[in-house]
Amino acid sequence: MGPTRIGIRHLRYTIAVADAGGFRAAADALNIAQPAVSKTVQDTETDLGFPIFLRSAGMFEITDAGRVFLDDARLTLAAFERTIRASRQNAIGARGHIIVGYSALASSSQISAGLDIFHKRHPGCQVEMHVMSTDTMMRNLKTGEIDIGFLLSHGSVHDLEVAQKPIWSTQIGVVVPRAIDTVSLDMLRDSAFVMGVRENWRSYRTLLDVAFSQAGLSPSIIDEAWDVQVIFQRVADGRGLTFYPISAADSLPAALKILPVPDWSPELTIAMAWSKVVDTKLLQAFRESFPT
Amino acid sequence: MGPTRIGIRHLRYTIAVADAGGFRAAADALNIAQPAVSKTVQDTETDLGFPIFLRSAGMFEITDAGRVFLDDARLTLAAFERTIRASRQNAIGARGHIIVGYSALASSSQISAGLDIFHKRHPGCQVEMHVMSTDTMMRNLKTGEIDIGFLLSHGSVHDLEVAQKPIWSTQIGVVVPRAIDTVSLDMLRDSAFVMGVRENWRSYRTLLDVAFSQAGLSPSIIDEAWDVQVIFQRVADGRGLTFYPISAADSLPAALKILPVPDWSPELTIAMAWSKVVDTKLLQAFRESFPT
DNA sequence: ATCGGGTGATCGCAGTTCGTTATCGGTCCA
DNA sequence: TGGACCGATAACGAACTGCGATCACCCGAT
Repeated sequence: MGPTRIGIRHLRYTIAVADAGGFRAAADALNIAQPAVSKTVQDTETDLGFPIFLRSAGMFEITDAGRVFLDDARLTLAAFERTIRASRQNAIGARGHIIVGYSALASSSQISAGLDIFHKRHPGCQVEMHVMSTDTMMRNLKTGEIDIGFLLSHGSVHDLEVAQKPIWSTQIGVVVPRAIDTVSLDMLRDSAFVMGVRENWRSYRTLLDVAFSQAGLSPSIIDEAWDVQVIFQRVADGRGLTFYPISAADSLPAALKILPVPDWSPELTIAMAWSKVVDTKLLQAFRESFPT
Repeated sequence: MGPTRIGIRHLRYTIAVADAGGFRAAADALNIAQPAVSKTVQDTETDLGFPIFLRSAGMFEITDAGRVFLDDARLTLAAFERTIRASRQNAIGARGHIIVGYSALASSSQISAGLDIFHKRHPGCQVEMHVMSTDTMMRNLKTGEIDIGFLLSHGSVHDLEVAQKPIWSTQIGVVVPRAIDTVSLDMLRDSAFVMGVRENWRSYRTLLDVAFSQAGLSPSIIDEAWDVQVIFQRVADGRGLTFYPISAADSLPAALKILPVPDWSPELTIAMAWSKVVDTKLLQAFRESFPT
């Protein structure tokens, strides 16, 4: 069995097919023509010696062997891209590179304090921060696309391959235009709300659903948005109010403030998450920079 | 900064240049012409945005940034090659793949017992075994080319990034043709010996040197060979005797036997070694299959 | 039954990449 | 001052990788 003619491109395309759930869809996602994808995946399968996808009649499937290969390939591709990216950002030779995902809900002074501690201990190390939803974070932790995640700790967010450690808890408050000085549970009943769409804010929305029903609330949601910036913009425009963890008050735009609601104080816990499968000394040091 | 045009080839060539200590030497090692190497490394440097090698006047050097990149690149390349290799060997979809390096001196029933335990616990996992010298093993552990090593534990074999755990100790004996029944310290003074070359058997030879001088021996070495098979062949041919750990008696060819030397019993310890930097659950499970 | 709309595979062709040989300019050492 | 070494460059052929056009197939809706 000679040396492989497989390259990074083969991994990338094959993964894209698996993710997109089809060759044509993968080609679209990759912005190339479909035959190129077909050809590359065929070459990969020939080289490996077994089919990765079953594409007879109707829907297509991933073989067992293919699934194993894809798991490895994802990790490899992530490692590769990180190698390039870390070096490009950092032509001066810093040691180490960590990619962190965090929920918009998790921005807070605790995070920057931990980053400060870590930077003092490892001055040369690059830390790359990316905002993403809790669900995306779990997926990316498993594929190695991110090393550490700060996410909303929630019963529905658990995975055997991912370890979690709670970092802090905070109360949820109401985000209102700066002019407003007080809120009450009764006010909330009559108010309109702007919220993140469930696709992107699943855990948070689920958590709020529970908190609402416990208080006997069923707030009317008049607007949903994908990004937190858009939500805040709508609130500033007077379209409605929204809920946000009080610990993230610093990241509010100047036109808004956050108020606790008397007699209603749902809690939210932010946890640090990391893969149990891939771990390094550097990541360990990073985690230890964040006290529980 | 657009998407990289760097591929696995770029990593491979760049690493080869660093390892070979020059472009021409790398080209030879890769079995391609030198300009191809020059071009590829240049492309890599352009893409990354900084020089990896300094090749002005006379000797060439690796830049600091280049060293960082190379460290990452080695790990990435190892991950890539493992992904391909593991899938190729195993078209039926076993889960997991471990690459083990072991010294020829370490072949013994302890190793196979541990492998048996591990295979029972992880039936689907491929374990790939490669013979290599202790020094090579240390290098390969750091680059991720092997996951676990069984090596000759020796004071000169230590590295901050590599953890070690002694697995067993054994006495060193003399390998002789099957016809011989007894040996003595005096016999050794007058005998000729066949040994492994120091390049490949550095730790073992160092250990023997000490044991010789303690017994007041200075055996005449009439022949040196690279591989243990060749050494044994020479012994079987009657060229001379050699020393070998008694625990590895099973791996002797039928024409030879191993005898302890009365009043001279140097010990040798085999340790399991692994990288502290890259670790996984599977490797942990593997290690735990080998009792101390 | 047959016609669109979907899948992925195949074919032939172009641009790019990759490797080759030949050659150049440089340093080092005899 | 040659000669042996190094790495960079140039020109060219082969291979790779992309493209559009097309094919064969399955499906569901006329």
